[in-house]
Amino acid sequence: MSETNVTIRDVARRAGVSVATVSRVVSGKGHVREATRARVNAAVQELGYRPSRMARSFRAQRSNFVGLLISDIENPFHTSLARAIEDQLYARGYSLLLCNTDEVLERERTYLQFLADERAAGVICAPASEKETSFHPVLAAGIPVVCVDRVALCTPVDSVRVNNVAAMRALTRHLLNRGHRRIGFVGLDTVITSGRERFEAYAQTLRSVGIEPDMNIIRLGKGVEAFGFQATLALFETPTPPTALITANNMLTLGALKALQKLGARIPEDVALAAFDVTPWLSLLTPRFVVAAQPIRQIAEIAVQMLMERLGGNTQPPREVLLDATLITDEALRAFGAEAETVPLNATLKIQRG
Amino acid sequence: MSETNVTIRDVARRAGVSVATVSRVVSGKGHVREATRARVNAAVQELGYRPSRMARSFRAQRSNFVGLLISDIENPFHTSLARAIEDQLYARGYSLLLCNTDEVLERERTYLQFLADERAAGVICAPASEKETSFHPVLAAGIPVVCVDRVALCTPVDSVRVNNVAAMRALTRHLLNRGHRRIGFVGLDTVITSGRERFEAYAQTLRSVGIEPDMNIIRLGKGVEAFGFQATLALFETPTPPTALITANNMLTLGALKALQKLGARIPEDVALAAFDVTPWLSLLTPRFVVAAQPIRQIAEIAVQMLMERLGGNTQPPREVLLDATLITDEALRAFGAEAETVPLNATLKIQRG
DNA sequence: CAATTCGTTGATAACGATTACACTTCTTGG
DNA sequence: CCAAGAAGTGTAATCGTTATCAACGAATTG
Repeated sequence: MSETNVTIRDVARRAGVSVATVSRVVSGKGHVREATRARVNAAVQELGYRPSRMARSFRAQRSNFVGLLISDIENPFHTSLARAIEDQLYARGYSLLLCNTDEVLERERTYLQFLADERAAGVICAPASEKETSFHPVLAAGIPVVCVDRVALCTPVDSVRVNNVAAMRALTRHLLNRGHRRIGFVGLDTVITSGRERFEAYAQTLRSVGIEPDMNIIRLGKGVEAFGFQATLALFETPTPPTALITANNMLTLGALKALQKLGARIPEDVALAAFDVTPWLSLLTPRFVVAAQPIRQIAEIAVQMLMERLGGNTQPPREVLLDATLITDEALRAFGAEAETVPLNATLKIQRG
Repeated sequence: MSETNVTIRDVARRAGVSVATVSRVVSGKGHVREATRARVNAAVQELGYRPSRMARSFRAQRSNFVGLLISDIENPFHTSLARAIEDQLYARGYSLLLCNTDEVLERERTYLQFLADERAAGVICAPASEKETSFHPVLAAGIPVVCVDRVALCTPVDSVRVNNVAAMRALTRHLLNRGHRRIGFVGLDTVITSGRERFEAYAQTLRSVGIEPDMNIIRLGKGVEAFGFQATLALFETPTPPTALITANNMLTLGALKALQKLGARIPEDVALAAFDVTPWLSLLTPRFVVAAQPIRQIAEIAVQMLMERLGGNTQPPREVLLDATLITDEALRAFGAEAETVPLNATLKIQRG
């Protein structure tokens, strides 16, 4: 029965054929006479033979793992992304190696080098820095890379992300339309693509209606709950606090909400809020605010699709895919499931890039 | 510089030594003259040589991956667990292969077989069924297994989990102490360890005060939001609905909260709630209720520790470790961060098992 | 009918590292 | 000063699989 250490040689001996023939039968390549095939299959059954994937990978100089580099799986956006990617990979016979970088370049570099040494099949990465992240080690090893959520400027590769500019413009306009002139911003560091794009869209939208962004009510930092909390508290300690607030990702939103709760500020009566990202618990909250929802499963699908095309030998120049976010108003959010009455933004862009 | 495909042979040629010597220098084993070592290191630098981890794994017949089998990474408990385990493994030079089973035995089996074929270094698993999950394929391949959160009865291995019985007894007693006699229960299927233990503790605690559990206000099923939602709605459609409710994990709690919101039931005024698991957003909610918090990082630490001991050659009989949950009252939860004023339960148990 | 192609199979060489073994050369204690 | 052990190094086997090549008989074709 299925004991350990049964190799192709054992099967060959049992079936009275050469290892080459067993390989042909098992891998289904090449011609083998029906009678021989049956003998080999019988031997495989009897011995409980299973080919060593490690030996196969070694022989092929390519493993079946795809490395996923994200800052932190505990960020719900990354959680959903990881889940969706894992599903996609599983369906294609690959498996997922989870790498949390915590936005630490050193750890990111270590993991990239590791994946190169390990001859990963591919890498899906949300780079910790647009400028400092280099995929050189993996690319030099011939491993394809796809960026998600962010891009790396030094080594251009395929990338998929949400149209941050359109989404943030919509969030900002939403607050402007409600009459707010003093809108605070708690965002991500601009070395991160999503941080830069979201902040710039916010600033540009304000300027487009004649408002100069005020650095007193803008805080950029790590996309974690603690920063969102502290930054929000700080914003409201200024002489002229904002009447509205924008948070640039779900962890920042979480921190901001806790800060506002601590300050006793009601949303939207005292402070209006517009936030990036959706979480399953949003509809349970008393505060009401607009959110921009990212098409996470679609990002995952396209990322994996692109990776597979590269593995299939595609050598076209890298593509950059932008997907639309969906604006969910506070009324829609109230509806159970938070998936009703969504408002699409503008059309999907696909930009060719040198 | 660091080109691809630089093998140990290239380094050997460059340094004018044999591959064995290069191996000795690079892996740091065996004696090499200082001058030779320097020459080899120079060649390594010049060529940008990095040993192929794949070849190493193949040679050693053991990879550096640890498979983590959980039902769904989107369950926040699993998310935190995965994160904590990844940290532990990273510190020890291993990496994490993420496997979502969705509680589907077929998918679990597929992954276990895959990990066996891949010669994983180890497996950490929350089995989808106490009775039907078999680690035979991995164990036969000599791969150590540690169970977390749940146990597998057919193939006993090391396991770590929270003391479900003590925690659920405390939750139930809490509601009883507040005068509730009719306490509903939305829990997990009893083929899952945590489902069975939590339900039994609930039932036993009720009986201990002379209350016979009423199946009309008990629902057991998949630990997902949708089930929590539907089950809760169903409970309150009965002729004599409960005055209090217990939910057995965080996804069920999420669903239950949405259901109660839909029903317009205030917590705790209309319905009291006691729940298993903590989530970061709990303190933002208007509803107030008690929760049992699991020591997730500790579970991860012990699980990885046990795995490492097995990898180190430990052949003692499997150990079963139970850790204490922490009861967090609604008042404590109000405090920011939800980590103040915790109430420890009873002492840690360690049970030897045949 | 000769020439070619195809189907079938086995022997063998990789893939890139580690390591047991053998063979020098040093040390060093007696 | 010699024997014995240690240090330093190379050769070759090995891990399990797949791919290349050659060999041979059967079938096809001009």
